[in-house]
Amino acid sequence: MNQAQRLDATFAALADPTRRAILARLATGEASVGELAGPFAMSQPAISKHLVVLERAGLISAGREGQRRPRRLEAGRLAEAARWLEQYREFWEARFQSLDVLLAEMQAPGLSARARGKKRK
Amino acid sequence: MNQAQRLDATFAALADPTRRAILARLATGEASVGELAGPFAMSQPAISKHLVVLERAGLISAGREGQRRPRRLEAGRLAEAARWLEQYREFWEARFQSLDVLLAEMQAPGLSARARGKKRK
DNA sequence: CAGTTGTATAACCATTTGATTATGCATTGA
DNA sequence: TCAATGCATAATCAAATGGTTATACAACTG
Repeated sequence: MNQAQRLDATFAALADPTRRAILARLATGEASVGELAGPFAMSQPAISKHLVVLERAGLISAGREGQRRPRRLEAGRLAEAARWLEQYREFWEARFQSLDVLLAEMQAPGLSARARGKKRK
Repeated sequence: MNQAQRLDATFAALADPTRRAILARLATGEASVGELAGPFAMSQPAISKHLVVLERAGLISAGREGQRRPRRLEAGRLAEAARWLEQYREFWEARFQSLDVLLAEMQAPGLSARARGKKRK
């Protein structure tokens, strides 16, 4: 699985509130399927299918403890997704409106602040 | 649209390589639909549908410039997604394996390193 | 061994998604 | 004004998604 495919699977897995809630629960520690299903008005098989999605995305893994299959968070793919988003940090940090950039803008009206913003730093 | 719904839409929009490529292109500056469609072996209507997905997720916006509808990146929702992921940063930073935490672990075997890790800092 | 519990899997269904082709509609330019 | 350009929209389709119920199965429990 290449990076694009991993990001596909990661973001798709995160695009569901039930699955995000499962991850939030697992952030507090391991949990069995039954414990994970508890809070939801949803059948156990439905939760199991969500767990399959999360596991295939590499976001969780399953242990074996008697007849339970406790899941735990695997944060590597979350880190990869966060790194991908970081690419765009400069676009939301609004540093393009900082004074020096405005001044540069006035000196070189042909270039957009964004374009020059990327070159800076 | 509440935060859960915004995250649903944002992550779903990001779960497609074509749409991520479109965002990457827009990070270099505005672009028309034709310019965005160029690199892809895909029909123009297909690209327009991807743009609808991105716009409904609030990730891009459309201008009007004669008969062109240039799209530009709107990074606010990316920032929100990044903030959501940051919740999990501690889980991938592996600082739970740092020496001081290991030592604390040996002194208080009943608590998981993770649980104490959350309290630290 | 038999029953119960925890979980997975199968079959099914409705909805959504991602693509296509065909077409419509402004806007530009000759 | 008329053709070309840029883009949107509609109709259609196959595949994926997210849920259900029914069932299978493995592991504890009496």
